[in-house]
Amino acid sequence: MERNIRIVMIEDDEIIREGYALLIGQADGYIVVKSYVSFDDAVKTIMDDAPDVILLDIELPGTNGIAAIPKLKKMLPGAHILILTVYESEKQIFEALANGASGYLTKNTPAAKIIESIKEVREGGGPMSVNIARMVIKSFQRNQESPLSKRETQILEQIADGKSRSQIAKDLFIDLETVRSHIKNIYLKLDVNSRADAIRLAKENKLIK
Amino acid sequence: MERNIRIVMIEDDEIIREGYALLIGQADGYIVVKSYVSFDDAVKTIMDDAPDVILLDIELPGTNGIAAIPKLKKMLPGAHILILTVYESEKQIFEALANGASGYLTKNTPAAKIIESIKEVREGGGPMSVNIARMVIKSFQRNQESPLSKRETQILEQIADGKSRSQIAKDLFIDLETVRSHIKNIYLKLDVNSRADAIRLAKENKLIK
DNA sequence: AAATACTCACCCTATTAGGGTGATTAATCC
DNA sequence: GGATTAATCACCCTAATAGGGTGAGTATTT
Repeated sequence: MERNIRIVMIEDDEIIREGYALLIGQADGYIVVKSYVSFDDAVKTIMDDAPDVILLDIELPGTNGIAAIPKLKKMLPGAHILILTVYESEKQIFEALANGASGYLTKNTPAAKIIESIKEVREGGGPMSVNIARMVIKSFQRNQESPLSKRETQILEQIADGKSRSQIAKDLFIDLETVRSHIKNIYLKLDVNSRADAIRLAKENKLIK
Repeated sequence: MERNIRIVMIEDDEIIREGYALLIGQADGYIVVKSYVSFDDAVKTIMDDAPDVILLDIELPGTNGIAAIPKLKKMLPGAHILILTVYESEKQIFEALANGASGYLTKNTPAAKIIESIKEVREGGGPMSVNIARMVIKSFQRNQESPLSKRETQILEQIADGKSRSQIAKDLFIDLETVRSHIKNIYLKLDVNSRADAIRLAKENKLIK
């Protein structure tokens, strides 16, 4: 028989915390080892809980969830962190993932879906709520109506990689003056006059990655 | 009563094509309007099919799936494109999403899950197979053991945004010489001696976004 | 006590960036 | 078939930039 999956919750709202803990604990093979109201509260003893999965809220008293992620990863490198929050701002989602979260669920998620997500994350998946997945996929999508030509886009991407004109010329097997010419056209089209402005504008409008 | 969801498949393998078409077509509210063996084959008449969702394979004779995406989006701006393929290479996944795919499923996906994904994508979701979601989430994660300090990371990110030393100094309210000092330390730690190399290495190792 | 992080200072020079103006060829679009 | 766009290259100019060297103070963390 397999070992139970050990789960720890960090969530300040008592009703949500106890409610989810109860429902998840009832599932076969899942055990909610402990629940904490904050990271600062959890930090003392969470290592003894030996969790496989940590359900983490973002809006917490004291250390917030985003900041807690790298600390938890350091203390428990093997544990998977699943964000469970009402917050859906792009910035928070991407920061949470950048910091090491393995999944991101919003709080309207039914317990059954959370249980499934815990299983999924243990199998190397990346569970996300439907709306989160949409935002994540959207973040990859480029603008289909770019004013820049293919060559110009390519050169602007190399500029964003920090390359100098001469490096770009060498890498693309074209003359330095040609590169200059392209850059001038890029600046003209984007109505800017510096690398920084061109990159900022191009990223804002998803013209480059 | 609601209108049926109109689906078009582009898939060169006859068995997969006909099999999925049959199973999806049996579902209530879903109709597989037409199936094509390639994009080049589909391009002539697909606009008359008025699909809501296009199930698109990547490995196709003639125009491959990745290249077909922007063309399809241009012809049918309202249609959602779902990639359905055996390919799981990072590059292909990210290129497909960059080109405008709304979801990415691997071919072991059961028909029921595909039907669910079609519904999901119609509701603004971003359906992905478990392993795809993992790769996508992983692509956001930063290296937790960066040799760079916070300030150094911040400055390197600004360099990657194309800013000059003096611009960075102004934006961070520190002296130009301090910026220089940080950059020197960054180069020392990363063992490089140019912006381009620093950015490349930092991105390769996920030290910056 | 030692190491790291963050700050600033002054030496130096080759390279770079950006502006201006113009030209050729090829492809694509009405 | 005339016009626009893309891609290539040329030569004018100057202020700013990048990168290397070397050193040093303060504060925080270990």
